[in-house]
Amino acid sequence: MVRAPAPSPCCEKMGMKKGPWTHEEDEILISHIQQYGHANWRALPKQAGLLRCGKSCRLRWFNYLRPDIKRGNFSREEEETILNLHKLLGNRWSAIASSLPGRTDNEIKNFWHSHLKKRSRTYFRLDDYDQQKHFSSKSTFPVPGLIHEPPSSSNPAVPIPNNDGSKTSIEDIDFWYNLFMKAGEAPKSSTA
DNA sequence: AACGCAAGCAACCGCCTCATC
DNA sequence: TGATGAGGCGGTTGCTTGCGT
Repeated sequence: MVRAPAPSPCCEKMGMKKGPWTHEEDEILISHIQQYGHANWRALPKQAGLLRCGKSCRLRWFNYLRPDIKRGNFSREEEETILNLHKLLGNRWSAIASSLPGRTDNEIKNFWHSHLKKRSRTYFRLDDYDQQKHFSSKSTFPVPGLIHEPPSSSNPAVPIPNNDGSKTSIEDIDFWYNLFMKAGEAPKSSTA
């Protein structure tokens, strides 16, 4: 489940525990956060009596223990949302997760790599996907395909065939683009 | 029943950003 | 204005589990 503990500058020198979380540790973390909140992740493990580093506590809480976490299979709608947002935003998992209540960036990232990555290559054009691989969240990414090449009289938007034979049109992608524009999450322009 | 392989997923690592001094 | 520290994020790892042979 969890990789073998390896030396880490952050945890090792502090004698912090690594690896899978036990039920007891979960209980301690949950009750501490419910009682005191998590204003300071670095101080939290010490205050709570956990032999974990703050980062580990934060990750465990956000990805697994939060009460509003939605677990289980992704719905069809969620899949479509992820596909569309990934097409628009690239690997900005946290931004994608913010549009899916109850889902974490880690969960979406895992789901993408195990399920949707393959679908994406047929759902969208293969070359768009390959192009995206060159742009991390930290770099400006070109709004792919239909966006950075807006339709014109000489370059009309061509609907993209999906697996089920339906089409993904420029309107669909515009929808998500506008959604993020309104939410203040406008993607960086590659020419900015 | 035993083995090998691939997929799924929790967790770690390291870098980046931002706030504070 | 640069240094520092903490939080946040994406990439990656490797153990577990399920399935096929």
